[in-house]
Amino acid sequence: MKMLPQDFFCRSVTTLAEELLGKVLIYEQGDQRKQAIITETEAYGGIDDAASHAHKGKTPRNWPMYEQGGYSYVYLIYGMHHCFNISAGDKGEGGAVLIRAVTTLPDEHVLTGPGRVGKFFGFTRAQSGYKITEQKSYIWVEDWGYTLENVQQTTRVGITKATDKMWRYLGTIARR
DNA sequence: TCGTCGATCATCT
DNA sequence: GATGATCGACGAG
Repeated sequence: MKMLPQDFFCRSVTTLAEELLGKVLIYEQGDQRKQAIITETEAYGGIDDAASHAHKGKTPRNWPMYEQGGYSYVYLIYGMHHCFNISAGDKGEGGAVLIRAVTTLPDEHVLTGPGRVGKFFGFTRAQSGYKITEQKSYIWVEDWGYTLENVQQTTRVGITKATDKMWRYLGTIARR
């Protein structure tokens, strides 16, 4: 059980999206600890990805996407859903991985959809811009040895632009 | 069972 | 002033 290091996140968004499957996302808030296995992700690129928030350049909202890998990026969508992302690549690239589905631990409750994931963890914009690779962080990712089977790569969901990119990754938990 | 639509607000034009 | 990386309710079939 170990916190994933900076290097893990400083790779291309597509590689990171695939590598995050089966990893455990942990959030500690006061005496509450929430953790879940990541089972579905989507990659969002930089300027050249029309579906990405980073498409129109760096703004006060999306700056974490332009940081080096390992920063949290949380935003509010449709006025009611908080979506959690982790930045990828090197500083200035502009890219992040959206967590679309998780399986909570230890009760193994399945949560599908970024809105429900954000709701479970209680994420808000206050959790955006966090460096999740530091020891003092309240949000981080660990490798507990879970692997996913039947991993599929499909087109992204819920977007209206660049719908042809096969940048969505999902699978089912195989073993620990 | 499936498709359509309303909710609701931060961000960008 | 329009819109969106969504979800859940509701009505039709």
